[in-house]
Amino acid sequence: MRIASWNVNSIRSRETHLQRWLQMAQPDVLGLQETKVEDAMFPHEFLEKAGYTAAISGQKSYNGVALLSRLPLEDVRIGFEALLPSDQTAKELGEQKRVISASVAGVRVLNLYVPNGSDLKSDKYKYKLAWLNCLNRYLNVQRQQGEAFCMLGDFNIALEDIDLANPGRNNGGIMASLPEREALRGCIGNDLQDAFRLFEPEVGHWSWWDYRSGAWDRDQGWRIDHIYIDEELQQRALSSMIHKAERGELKPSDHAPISLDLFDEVAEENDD
DNA sequence: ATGACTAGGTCACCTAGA
Repeated sequence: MRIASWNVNSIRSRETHLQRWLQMAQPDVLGLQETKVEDAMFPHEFLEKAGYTAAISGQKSYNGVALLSRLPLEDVRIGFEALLPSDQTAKELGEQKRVISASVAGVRVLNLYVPNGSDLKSDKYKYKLAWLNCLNRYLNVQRQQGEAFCMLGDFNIALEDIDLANPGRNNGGIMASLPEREALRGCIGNDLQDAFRLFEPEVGHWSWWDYRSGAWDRDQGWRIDHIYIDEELQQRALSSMIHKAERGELKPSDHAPISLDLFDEVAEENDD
């Protein structure tokens, strides 16, 4: 099974890219972020032609997440409020559409678009930290569900120094500050692992390149898109990659897709 | 230095992204 994530920066501007990449990469499940479209206008048709159904949580202009799958999508949950029904903060954070999950082939896939935070001095940064705090509470409920679990998306955080091209300049700033890194580490806990780092310990692998300043041509990027998996899925992990070539296409998203390949579950043999 | 690109919408400048 191939599980993937991609911040497409508007699904309507990326239809041809998405169509081509689905055909080429053949993900079974794909979490999209920044769809930037309200649900009534979501372009289901071209995805259905490609063999995918979509569970969506969108809004006009900003944010928006979707889960595409060519396997059945079951028990879709939208927003933090789905697992935190009496949490007032979860309800308020639900105004921005950034959280969707579904069960696919026995795996609970949680797709997230973490707030960017803009600037350490801004209210948006406070929002980002409050959001991560709520995610922590949400995950502790999720951990009680007893489902094989995978959390993916655009985290807008480079967790380690090796996850950004310019640590000297950018460490401590937005997407690389200690409070947000600690907040994300708290969410990850001791049970989840960054799937990419199970296979690749080296520096120099990015998932986002700024449109400005020739960042792509200079390969000055950040690895801010991640796939985290629980202990059960770590045992099934085969490989994980960043589909960097997508960023070099004409009119690309500023993010590249990322993916994780899992062994399919083998039916237990019984000799008696 | 706080810029550069890209997308959506109120539409030719603004907000937001990261």
